[in-house]
Amino acid sequence: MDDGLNDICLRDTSGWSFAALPAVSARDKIMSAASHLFCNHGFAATGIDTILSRAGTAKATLYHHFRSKEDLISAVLEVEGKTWRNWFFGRLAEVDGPAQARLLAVFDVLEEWFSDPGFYGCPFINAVAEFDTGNDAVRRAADLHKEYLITWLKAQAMEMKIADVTETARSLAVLIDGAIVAAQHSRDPSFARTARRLAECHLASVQSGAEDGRSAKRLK
Amino acid sequence: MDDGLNDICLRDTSGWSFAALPAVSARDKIMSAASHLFCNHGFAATGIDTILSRAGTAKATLYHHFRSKEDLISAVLEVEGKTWRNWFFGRLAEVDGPAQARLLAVFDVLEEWFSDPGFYGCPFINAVAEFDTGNDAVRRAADLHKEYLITWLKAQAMEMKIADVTETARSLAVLIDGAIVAAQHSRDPSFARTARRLAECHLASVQSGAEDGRSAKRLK
DNA sequence: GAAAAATAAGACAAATCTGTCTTGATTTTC
DNA sequence: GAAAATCAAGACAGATTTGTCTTATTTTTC
Repeated sequence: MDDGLNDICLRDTSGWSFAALPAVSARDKIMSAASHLFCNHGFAATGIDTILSRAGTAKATLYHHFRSKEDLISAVLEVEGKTWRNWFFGRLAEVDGPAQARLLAVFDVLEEWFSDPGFYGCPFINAVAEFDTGNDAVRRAADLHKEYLITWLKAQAMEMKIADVTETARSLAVLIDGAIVAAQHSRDPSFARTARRLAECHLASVQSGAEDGRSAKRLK
Repeated sequence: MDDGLNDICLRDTSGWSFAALPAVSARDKIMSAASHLFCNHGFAATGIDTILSRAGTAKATLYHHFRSKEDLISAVLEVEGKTWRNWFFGRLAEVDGPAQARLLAVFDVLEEWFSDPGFYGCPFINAVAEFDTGNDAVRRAADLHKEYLITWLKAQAMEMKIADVTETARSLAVLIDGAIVAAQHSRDPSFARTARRLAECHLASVQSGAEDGRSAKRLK
């Protein structure tokens, strides 16, 4: 599943002085600049020349590494997704305790994400919103990203011995998407906590159902 | 609040023959074409010439009615929002019964919306995703739209005598946003029902809490 | 019917877009 | 050290972008 040795660090490089950093390839500079600009100002609105200017590289270099702008967009989405998932699932792996604690911690980690001053929403939600019917590669990338998430959610739900793991995974996915969009629009990270309470409510309900009324109010 | 006499019908006009329809102004044709193209193919990706070609109008006419493309985008968002809210709240007004039934019916109406073959997500979510920091007018339009929704949700919650109406409105807003995004990505309208079950769970929990444990399981 | 507004058609400008190509310098690799 | 890959700088092409302007026709209004 994790196929990456050549991950790229996509942190913001506004300050921009690569003098000290050793051996940052032109390709990496292009990817970093493209990520920042695409995610902050939109894919169609960001021109190749703007990316080159920010990256400080030549145009021929960009077209040496990427066949087209579409190709660059796909590459950026792939790396953005991989970087984000590494961070997200990594943070969740630190949570010890039962699967339920890990599932609820999802929303605490989301709140961390929302609280980043440079938070710009989910690149995949934004990309699908922008291209919709227009770009299949983008949709496929978004589907894949969501599938990784759903798979993880289902695994936790199974560990909790929830009867309908699909229903729980779908519910949590709705809560995650809703929290992301609400936080992006309002710039209020606390929507993660709102979503968390809804998740607690759902998990309590499906657990009490499965355990046949034995201990109806575990969470509260 | 409802200031509109000059609402425009924004239904899809793919077939396109205005011969029979009486007195459709050029402005309306432009608005209709722009709505369809902006919402389906993105705002930046849709050019003025494409809109004119679809509308069958002259360029001078467009710039006679709208100062710029940004101005046209704002006008489209305003009308899209107004049309949608008229439809949405109109459908909900048909629901008789207590406020709780109306709140849950939100998700049935959403499922209707998602089931439209031409469903392209929420124009405001899509627009903010595309422009993010780049366009204040778009953000303000999205904020206003969401405010209308929140106000309605709070009114229903108050009628239910829920203690913390803000918390309930925020929760339902997260569920609505999440359902929209999940349905848009998966093209599966049944995410509305997933969100509905989460809403039922939330309402049951805040109601049983308010009524001091008297009847804990009203909904189920 | 006359004045005023709305519209069509399209030329035009100035900027911007993606992508190609050339030339020469630098870096890496073996 | 030589061969190969990578990169910078930028000219260039061809298409497209938004927006202005002109001229003439149609529609509305009074």
